[in-house]
Amino acid sequence: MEKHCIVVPVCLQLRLRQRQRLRQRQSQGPPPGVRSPQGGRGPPGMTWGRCGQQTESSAGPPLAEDTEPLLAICAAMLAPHMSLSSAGQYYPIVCPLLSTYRRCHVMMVESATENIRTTPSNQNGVSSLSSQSDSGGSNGDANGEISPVDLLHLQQQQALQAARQFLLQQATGLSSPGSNEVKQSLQVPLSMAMMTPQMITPQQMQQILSPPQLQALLQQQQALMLQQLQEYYKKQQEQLHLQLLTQQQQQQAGKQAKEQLGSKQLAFQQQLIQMQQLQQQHILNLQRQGLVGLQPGQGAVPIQSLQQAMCPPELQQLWKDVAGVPSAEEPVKHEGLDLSTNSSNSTSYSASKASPQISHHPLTNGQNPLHTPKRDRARLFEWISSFTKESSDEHLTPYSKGSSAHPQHEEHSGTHPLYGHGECKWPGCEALCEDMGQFLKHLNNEHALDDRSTAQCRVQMQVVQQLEIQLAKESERLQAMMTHLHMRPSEPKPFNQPLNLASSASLLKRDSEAYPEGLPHPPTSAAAPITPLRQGPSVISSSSLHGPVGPIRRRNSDKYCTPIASELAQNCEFYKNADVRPPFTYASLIRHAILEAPDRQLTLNEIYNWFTRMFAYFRRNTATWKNAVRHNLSLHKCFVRVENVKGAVWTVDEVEYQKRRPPKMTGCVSGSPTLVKNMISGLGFGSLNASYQAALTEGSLNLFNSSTMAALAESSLSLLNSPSLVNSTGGSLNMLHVGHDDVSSTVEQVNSNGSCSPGLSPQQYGHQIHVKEEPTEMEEDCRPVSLMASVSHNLSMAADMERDMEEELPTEELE
DNA sequence: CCACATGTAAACACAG
DNA sequence: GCTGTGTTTACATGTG
Repeated sequence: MEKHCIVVPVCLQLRLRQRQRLRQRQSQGPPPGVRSPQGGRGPPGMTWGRCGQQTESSAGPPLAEDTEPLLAICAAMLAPHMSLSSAGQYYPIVCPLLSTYRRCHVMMVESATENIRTTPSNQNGVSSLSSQSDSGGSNGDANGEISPVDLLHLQQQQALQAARQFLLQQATGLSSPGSNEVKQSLQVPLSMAMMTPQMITPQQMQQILSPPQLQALLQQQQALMLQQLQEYYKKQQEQLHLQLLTQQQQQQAGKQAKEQLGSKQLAFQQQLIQMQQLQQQHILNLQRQGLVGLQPGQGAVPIQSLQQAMCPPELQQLWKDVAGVPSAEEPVKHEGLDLSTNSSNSTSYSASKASPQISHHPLTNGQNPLHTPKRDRARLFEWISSFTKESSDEHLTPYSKGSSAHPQHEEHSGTHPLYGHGECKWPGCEALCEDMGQFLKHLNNEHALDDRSTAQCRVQMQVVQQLEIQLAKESERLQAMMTHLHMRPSEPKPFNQPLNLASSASLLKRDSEAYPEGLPHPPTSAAAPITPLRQGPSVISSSSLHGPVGPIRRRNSDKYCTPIASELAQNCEFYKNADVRPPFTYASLIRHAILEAPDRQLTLNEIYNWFTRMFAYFRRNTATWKNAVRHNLSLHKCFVRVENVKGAVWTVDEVEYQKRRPPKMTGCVSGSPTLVKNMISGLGFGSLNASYQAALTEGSLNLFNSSTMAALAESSLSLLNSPSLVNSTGGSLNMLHVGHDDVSSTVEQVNSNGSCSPGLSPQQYGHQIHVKEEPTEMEEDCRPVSLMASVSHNLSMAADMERDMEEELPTEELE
């Protein structure tokens, strides 16, 4: 735990504290008073004992195998806010899963380090990469091309060389003035730096270099390798451009049909697109390997770096080429490109005329645009329109559904997905339009339904499709990670395995269906930073990670995690399928179940069913938790038993439920600014956003109509739209939509329940209620109007947002 | 140390 | 007698 604990998330500190206590207890032997009536049930918190086992286990997560350890370490240090994703990029994780992902990182690094310690054959740390090349499959192409993977291999060696140079520079004082500690730590490695290239291993480098050194080294590596990689791709692009232009000249000379020219252009454009995608993929692979964490000059802006990777300027140029009528000047311009450089470099980069082969390219859909004749134009239009229709119906991710919904609002809202910042956002256009009317005019004139627009649309579809494929891969990998982390195979859970297996696929599907916020969106969608939010619990509790070994106290989680409604809404599928104990008290769960019911009343059996339906965890040990449910129902005055015709049902007395909380509770959160601050910084913006959504949802906002809530949500979320919190405008915009959708949907649900203030619900059954104890006295301070005030007040400060994370109405603060 | 919340177990009563 | 429901008590644990 302590050996490579790079990041210790703040939100884990409480749990670490628990673990320490537990270990103390364990070292002192079991407490005398603990009963273990049903075998296997240990004292609460026993799960923490397994945490250590897991992190110290030698097996290690599979990710370690394909991650070069040193670089993983460096990447984790350089970008602790980034999380590894499957296809090779680092997603900026700004979400409640941050802690888990960081833990993943730590575990990864730990086990990776273990690997390298136990496998001396991994000497230069490069071998894993070449064996890890995936879809590209370009490992030594038969046609003699040097694949990008090979290039990476080369570049990694160069990186190691650079590392040695770096060491030498540092040691000989040639480098820029470093910190004292850097020089100090270099006293030892001087001899190491003199080693031959094959003798210095990443492990040694890790031991040699201090974190600042590693960071500097990594930056050098990144700059160098990225430069080389971009150079390589640029050359390929140039060659393609040349090819394209030569073709154009020939065609012009031969006075061929313009349509044919367009189609051939399109073919080349698609080749370029493929190359762009390949480039992007490899850059992202580099990022994943930790070789290229961030692009130069964008070190502090990972989201932008990601966006740039996904939409490089060359792509814009590409679009312009497609969009623009080929001019006579262009060949001249491109002829200026250094052909000799190409040919001379072709010895090292013998890749050449053909674009990199993408064996799995799924996008042409059987239609080679090279051979799309003019007479098929109508068919093409038909195909595109059918595709678009299909996409909007079922194929699109929820996010793109949200985007597709925009045109519906565009008339009155004055926004258009293709219009922003006074520019036409049509790919490659960037025409300046002063207002929406001008833009619409421009759109109709310049981007009407013709060959060009069709081709552009088609290319864009390919881009989207590619990203969706990538999304699927990412989701799959994430699910595998989640499965690995949550469902330890050490515990046989008969009902669990098939569910989890199914969930992998079903989640992928449901991701796009059920969750408006969406799951790992492609990086083009700037919603990516918050994406893993919906995949797992907002905060993965200890029991989540280490299996339901025993009971844990959830009071802490109940207080500080996101509200139950939000949490459940977000992670419904997760809890349904994973044998993970929900981080809520029985009381809150029961209340939620009851409030979720159409009549806001449930029989005991229905409550049982809700538990088993919603939580895989409650499909076992039924006697225990059912007893607990009954115990809670009887114990808490907030649960009111109502005699019904068919029997008895249980309802919730919200007033009592609020009273159940001691006044210190709100004082806890609002009176503990450091905790709030830590939570904000520790969980990240995504969590804050989610939490705030949840607060909006579950808290007092359900007193308002949907439009009010939408406005509140928007205004409040726009409050979060600050550069310090979100680096990308698109990200914040997307978040805005996310919040909007979330709140709206919840409002809809609340409204559909036909209920108003939850505090009034018990009175509906006033004549039937069998009050268990003394009648509940109405509290003067619990009024909706005050709630309105409190909400608007809460919108003013981020700390107050955190106070809203308290899942219930903060009655105490209305003084 | 204390009060409180929570989880768990168990005993008991009652009804079907 | 069994089962489900509901109540109550006891104890352990965590937290403030």
